Amino acid sequence: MSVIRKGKETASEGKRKPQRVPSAAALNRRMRNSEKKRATILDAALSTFSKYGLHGASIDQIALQADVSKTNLFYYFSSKEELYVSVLRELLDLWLKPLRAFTVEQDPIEAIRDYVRVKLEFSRDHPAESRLFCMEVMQGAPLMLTELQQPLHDLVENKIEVIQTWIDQGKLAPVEPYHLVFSLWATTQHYADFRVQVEAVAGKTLEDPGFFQETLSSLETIILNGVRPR
Amino acid sequence: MSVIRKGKETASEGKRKPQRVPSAAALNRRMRNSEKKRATILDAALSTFSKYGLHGASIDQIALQADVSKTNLFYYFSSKEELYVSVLRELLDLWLKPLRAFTVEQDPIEAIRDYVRVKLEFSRDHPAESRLFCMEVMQGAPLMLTELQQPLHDLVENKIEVIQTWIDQGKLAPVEPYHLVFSLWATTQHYADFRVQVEAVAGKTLEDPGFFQETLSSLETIILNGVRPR
DNA sequence: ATAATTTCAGACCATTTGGTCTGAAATAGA
DNA sequence: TCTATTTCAGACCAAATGGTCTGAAATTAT
Repeated sequence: MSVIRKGKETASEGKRKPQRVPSAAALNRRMRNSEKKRATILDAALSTFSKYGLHGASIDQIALQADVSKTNLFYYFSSKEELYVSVLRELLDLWLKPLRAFTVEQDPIEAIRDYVRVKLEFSRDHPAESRLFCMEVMQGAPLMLTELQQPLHDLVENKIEVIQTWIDQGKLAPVEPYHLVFSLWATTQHYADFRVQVEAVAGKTLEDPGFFQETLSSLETIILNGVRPR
Repeated sequence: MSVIRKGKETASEGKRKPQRVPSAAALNRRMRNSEKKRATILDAALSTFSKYGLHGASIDQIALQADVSKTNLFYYFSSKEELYVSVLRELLDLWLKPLRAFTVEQDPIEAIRDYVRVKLEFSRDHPAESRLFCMEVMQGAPLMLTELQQPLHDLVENKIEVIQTWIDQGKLAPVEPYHLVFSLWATTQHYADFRVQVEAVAGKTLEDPGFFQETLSSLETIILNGVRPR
């Protein structure tokens, strides 16, 4: 059985040659090793792709960084593109998660404040993810658009309604909800995606705790005051 | 004389073999043709690099789009990297220009409103430039950092002072000027750099005049209210 | 032990691609 | 017209790189 086959085998698969049935324990051990190696490769790929882009990154480079041979890498991922897409898929999950937290029951000001903080933490703790996502979207998301479009659209549409409700209740200044969401994304991701520019200008990055706090409270000031009802 | 030599020749260059001195008119015509071709190539390069990145774009592709042969392209630009850097250099000028307009004499609210509009127009009218700039900065600006760092730092430092003055005069809410600048950049560029995402979510782009207006007034609402003194 | 299967390494291949070489057309000065 | 110079095209090259092939080591079940 090759690791490359994606779906888990169904438990009982009818017509099987009556052969070795590996013990559950061994299978688990194997799985764990296998998964660990996959994870290592995915990690190296994320880091390399985010630095040099899909085309700028070479398989040799990634294999070297993951400390596996090129052949071995191709044993786990059948092509460069599959590897790249795998990285993107993991990333999309992570990226979308924070937004799901928005619910009508929350106090909007608190909800937005939390969202800004979480996204800013994401920029600090996952800059490679942020940048790779940015790169992919910027180039038209040729390999992610189909998977991005629908879930993103649905999710945002949902949250738009939440925001609109808040506005209707007078809890938020009347702004077009779309643009509020865009502003939140843009301002928070900026610190990861334009890190070198931020560093060139301010001399600091989010890894500096003081700068992180300063950034957080500045964004809160600007955006929260921007949307607070008056 | 090869076009490739960069600096304009000094008018009188002492020890010259007493050879043909081309007429000014002819030189001009040549220059014009030459410059036009360079510009065509730079255009194609910008468009292609911004779509596929430095490594993803091929010289053949660019040459094809510029409707010149590869050899001809290499006659004007000695290497792919030089072409790329040339594109970046032009871009940097364009990118920095709007910020220079900030002066203490202005009314801050008006100044910021104008800046948002101009940057948003830039996103609408020069999306390729915006994206290429973003890509380069995101990857650490390996080929632009030296040229970016100093002028950007100086310019921003200057504008920071202007903003701080406004704050001290009570004309602006007390926000860390750096972050105001970052927020302005981030929110306006977002509509170019994340165009496909914006389109996936909102179904429209800045090219739609209605959407442009809506975006502009939303950003004005959020940011201007965010920084208006209270 | 041993047979089956999974995991992996090294040599190798085919294509892409940035860049060069040679020389020919086009242009311009005399 | 004749000569020098610029501009450009086509064939060609060398390196990089995504990917394969063969077979050997590890691992696992019996």
